[in-house]
Amino acid sequence: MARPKEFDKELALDAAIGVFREHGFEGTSAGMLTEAMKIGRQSLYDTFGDKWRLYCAAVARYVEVETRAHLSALRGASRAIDGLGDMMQRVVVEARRPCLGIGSICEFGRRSGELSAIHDAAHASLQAAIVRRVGEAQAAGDVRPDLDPQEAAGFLLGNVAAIRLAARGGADDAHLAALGRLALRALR
Amino acid sequence: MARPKEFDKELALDAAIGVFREHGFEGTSAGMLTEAMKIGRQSLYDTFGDKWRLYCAAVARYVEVETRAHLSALRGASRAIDGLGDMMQRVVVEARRPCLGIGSICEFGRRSGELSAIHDAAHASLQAAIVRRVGEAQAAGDVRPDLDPQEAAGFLLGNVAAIRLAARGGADDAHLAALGRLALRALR
DNA sequence: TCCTTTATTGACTGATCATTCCATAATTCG
DNA sequence: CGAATTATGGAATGATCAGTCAATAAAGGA
Repeated sequence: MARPKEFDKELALDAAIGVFREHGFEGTSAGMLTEAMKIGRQSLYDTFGDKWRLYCAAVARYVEVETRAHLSALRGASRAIDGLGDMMQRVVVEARRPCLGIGSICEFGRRSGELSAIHDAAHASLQAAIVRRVGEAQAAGDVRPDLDPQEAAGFLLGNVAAIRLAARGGADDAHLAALGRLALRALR
Repeated sequence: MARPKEFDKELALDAAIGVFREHGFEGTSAGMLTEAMKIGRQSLYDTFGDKWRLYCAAVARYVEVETRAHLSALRGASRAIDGLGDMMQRVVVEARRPCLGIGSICEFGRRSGELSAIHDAAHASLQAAIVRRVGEAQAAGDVRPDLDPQEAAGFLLGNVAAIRLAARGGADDAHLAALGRLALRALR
């Protein structure tokens, strides 16, 4: 009555991410997780420790993948301003699925050092990459020179969160697109 | 061993709001509520029904008060652009306390019709008021005339959320102030 | 003074929760 | 074939939870 074929740990983690994105930590039960991950309850505890450790692993992996995607969009275009635009555009297109980063920050604020460390590290590297790109765009004359790159980068990241939150609240695609467009236009 | 002096229902509700802001719905227990509200357990159920009804009442009241504060700042100044600035400035100053509106949207998305109705109504009235003010500011030459007032208003509201989320994530005051300043400057 | 109103707490119910122990079954490797 | 590995699910534990009932106590009004 059992299937002792090794399961894919990363695939299972991705499934857990899907549940946590939708229901948060407190709103997720062990049963919801094992069902989505398609593994037995004991395997979950053997492999990931407990619910909190699994949650932290899920947030860490989610944030890592998400950061990589941001960086990839950011660096994909040759012109810096296009990289910034592509990053915002990607967020708009994928905004329908809830963001685990935002969910985690909303649910726990700064209460957990472990979570905060994950967020802070990702935020720092992303912020630095955006700052660099803003500087390049300024040099190319595509972004107002009187803008502080640090502030501009923080502003863009803030608007990434704004787009995702609006989507979670039910905003339609046109509204999300407008948010992305205006955020980028604010740098001109 | 009891104190049968009628308790203030509104005061108790405000205390409940304080707990829900910090811990969300799932993260809040009946015990946390009665302790904060300083009423007995049975009084809570007699007066507010159950935890979900209390939560909805808390969100409704929070959103109502918050919307009134926005409108008041918006209308306080004679020049429209100053009203918009005051609104953003107030958000920056009060961003340290978590927002129950954002928390509720993050936690439940569009899953509850009851909650969604509360948010939608408040959002509509606030959006309309900002649209009006943006139009006035355009007429006064303080906001770029090529901006769609609907989109500009949505943009400002999005940045309100961005400021509050950044604060929840641990951003310092200077960062929050920069977010408010840049959002407003984007309309120029 | 007595009665009604209001609030409180203890005891309890039933559900759900995270987590562990253990026996079992399927697969792989020697 | 036989042994080690790996995943599984039933049973159980102890905790916590939301919510109800009933007895009780304090206050106000007649």
